[in-house]
Amino acid sequence: MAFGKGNHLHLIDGSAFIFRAYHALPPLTRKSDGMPVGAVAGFCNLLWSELTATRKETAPTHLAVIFDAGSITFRNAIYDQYKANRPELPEDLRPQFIYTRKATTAFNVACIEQDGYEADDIIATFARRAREAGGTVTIISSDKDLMQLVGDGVDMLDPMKNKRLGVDEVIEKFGVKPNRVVDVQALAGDSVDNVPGAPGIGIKTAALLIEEYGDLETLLARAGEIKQPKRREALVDNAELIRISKRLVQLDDDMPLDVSLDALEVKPVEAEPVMAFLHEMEFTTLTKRVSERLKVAAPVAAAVNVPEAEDAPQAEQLPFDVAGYEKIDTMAALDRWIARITEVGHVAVDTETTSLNEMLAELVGISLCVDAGQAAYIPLGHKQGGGDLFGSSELVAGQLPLDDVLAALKPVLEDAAILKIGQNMKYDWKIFARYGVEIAPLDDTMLMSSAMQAGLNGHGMDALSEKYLGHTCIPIKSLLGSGKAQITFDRVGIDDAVKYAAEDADVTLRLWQLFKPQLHRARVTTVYETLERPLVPVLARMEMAGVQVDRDTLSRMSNAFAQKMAGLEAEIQEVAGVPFNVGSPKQLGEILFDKLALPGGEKGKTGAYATGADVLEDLATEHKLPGLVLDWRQLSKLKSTYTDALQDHINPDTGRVHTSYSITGAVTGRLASTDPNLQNIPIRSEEGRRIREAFVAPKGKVLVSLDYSQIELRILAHVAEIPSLQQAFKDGIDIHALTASEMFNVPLAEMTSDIRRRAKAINFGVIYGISGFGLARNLRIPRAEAQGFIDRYFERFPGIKEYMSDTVAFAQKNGFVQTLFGRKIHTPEINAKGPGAGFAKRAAINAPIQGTAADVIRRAMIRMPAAIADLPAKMLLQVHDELLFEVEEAAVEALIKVAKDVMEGASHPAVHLKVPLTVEAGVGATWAAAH
DNA sequence: GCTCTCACG
DNA sequence: GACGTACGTGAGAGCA
Repeated sequence: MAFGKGNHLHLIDGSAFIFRAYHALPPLTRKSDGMPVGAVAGFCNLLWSELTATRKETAPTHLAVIFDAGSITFRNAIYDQYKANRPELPEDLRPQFIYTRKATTAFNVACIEQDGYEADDIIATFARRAREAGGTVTIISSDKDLMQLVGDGVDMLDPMKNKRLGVDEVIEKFGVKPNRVVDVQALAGDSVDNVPGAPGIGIKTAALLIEEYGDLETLLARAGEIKQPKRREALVDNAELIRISKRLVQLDDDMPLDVSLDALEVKPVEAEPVMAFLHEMEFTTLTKRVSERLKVAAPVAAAVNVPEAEDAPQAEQLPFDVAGYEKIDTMAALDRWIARITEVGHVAVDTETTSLNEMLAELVGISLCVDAGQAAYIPLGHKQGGGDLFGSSELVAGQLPLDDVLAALKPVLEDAAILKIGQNMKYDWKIFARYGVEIAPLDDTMLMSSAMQAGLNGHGMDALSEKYLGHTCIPIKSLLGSGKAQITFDRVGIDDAVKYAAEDADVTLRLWQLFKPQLHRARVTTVYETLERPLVPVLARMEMAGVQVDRDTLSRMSNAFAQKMAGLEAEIQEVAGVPFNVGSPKQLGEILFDKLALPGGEKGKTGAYATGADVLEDLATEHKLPGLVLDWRQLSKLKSTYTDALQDHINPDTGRVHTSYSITGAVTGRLASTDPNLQNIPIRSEEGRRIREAFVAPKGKVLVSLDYSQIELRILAHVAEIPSLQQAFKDGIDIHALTASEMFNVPLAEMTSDIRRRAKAINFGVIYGISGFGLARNLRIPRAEAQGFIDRYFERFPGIKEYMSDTVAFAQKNGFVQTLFGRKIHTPEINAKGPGAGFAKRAAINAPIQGTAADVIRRAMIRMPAAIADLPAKMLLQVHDELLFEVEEAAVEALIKVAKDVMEGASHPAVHLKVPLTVEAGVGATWAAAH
């Protein structure tokens, strides 16, 4: 029988059900594998109570659950900022969406969604059709956006309050009848959905205006008549925006929808599928309830297999066997592999090259793995030699031509439908990029491990293989040897190379299979997907860009340092009375404390005297020698580490210095820079700072440095909830002076630099997990005095102490701490006895602050390439709270504006800090000048 | 390969 | 009551 008069249609707003269920319930997980199921459970309960509700007068004859298919709809084409403010989905919610669909089907209810349209549009369309056919409609939702549909046979039902919403309730809410609701919404806008509306006009005013003028178009046409100047301007100036807003809130009740009303007829719940689903979800209570109602036996709960440790389960292992490894030396074999990769949709990839330096390395071979235990190696650049000192430049016969293989693999490596899996993918990404291939999309087992296990273990492949697969990888040294006799991979015999390289791909694939489901369980999917993985191409491009370093400047400095050092050395020998190696702390200690018998010599664990800068500074008042050594040391450091070593890092092809950033180098989430380290180029001393003059921009370009001001202290003010510090940051007040003023009761106007310096030391101390001893040493004051400062600080800012003890307690309970963005840093030593616990406590206090700052700049970096794509500018370096750009002179201002916005807004929309983040800009021909 | 020292945030 | 402490890194030089 066709839908018509006497029929009653119930439309359930599925997405609203899900969110409601998610927020109403604790984060339940499925016992057997830890999959989050809280929202699914709540959804099923809501759905079940709808199905069994006893509202006789409105019992449905037809029923459907309507879902949102995705986040992009036709409204995004009308207004690209639509719903742009939406916070990111909780990571344990997204994977549950699919199960809410399955649940709906299992309960034998029609499950409807359509790409490009919101659930609300589908509801509007069904409602209109049902009315036209002569039936009535109840929308199960309390969403105000659906209220425009109410009236004339359509009503709403708030499922939580079990309250009917009719025309009267809509008028109560919007001040107008349902048919004018969209006009009011268009004027008032909606901050949640980011519908602009008219500024300064809310629902009340909007309703008043619509009441007076009848409808929106009339109102806009006669806006000039409005007496209140502000309202008049708001409407006149924003007429177009208001019209756009109306198109955003107006539901489409005539969208293409090829499901007939008849298909929605209520069907009895069938026991078998629903019991199977509930059993699969392991919902014991609901299973029981449903089985009782349907008068069927509940399935017996199978013994669930709970893994031992949430974070480190052991996978069932297939043995490693070289018999499963294949050499690819024909195009036919390669084509077979490509077919298999395309069929499965993912592949583990690894490259073998001649060097660890990606900018110099040449491709020697590629390994692939699709199914655990079966991997292949494509030798491409193996050469004769080994025994021969020089080897031969001739390729070993039987290898496929590099160009042919790359041409065949490029479509696979760049195919959006094929996931490329690697261990430390940034390396392989750069290698392939140099051969014209840009890998995407990708997964990286090293980054997965880091997201889950930061602070617990390393993330190198050999360590991961041992830990998770119980398999010891073939050591690379067994192929290359070590020391002087070390060879490069292109000199390794192909048979050995196959075993080694194929194993790498095999291990990587197995790790990926193991890690993928664990990410969810450890609640770090969002961290991995938004803070780790997207960094790979961003950093790869920065590293490949490099920074121009002027060799002559460095070389001149080296010479000057060498001369000065020679002079100092002679003077030191003379003062010491004996010749000795100034660079040897051991010899220096013996001279200072034995020969010259200076006071305070302390021997460390190894029995050597400590001769660090702090010790020598204290001794400088006693004798001439320590001061001279300090001067010599400074020059020696500058020369060896910077002016000499940097020259060796200038790439002969590009003339630039290409560092390598380690994404997993620091447990807190900071990057680390190696080969060379460009994150510790001198700046604090005047002499050292000049080294930055060697970092230059090419002709016609300049360097722009953008750095976050006091980012860690701002984050501290936010997380520890210190209102006075938050306000100070909002007002742009000197934060150290303010701290000093609060602590020592000195008015800001009378602040001295010494008092401010002490407050600054305390502020930093807090970030590091302050101790009386540490502060005393830093400020060179008695320990009791330092402790007094700290006590007073905690008195003035009680939130800080609370933050510190809460953080330590959290770490002790959970074994990790978290950043505001959810990054986990494990603290395995936190419950240890002895001094280790002290270290762990301070690290636990520091990690959320340092880590959150690291997350913020990561987010900025990830968004930066798209933001500056139209500018002649490149992001070159990151130094923890600073980004360095190279930009054409004409575009400096444009770059600063865009990049500054990205950096200052980097926490949004995931986190809304209670303090502003501010970024300071510097421009110059050299890095020194850009500061 | 380990230790010390020192450069940075 | 002593222990030993500011947090996070990487690199060069000396020394065994």
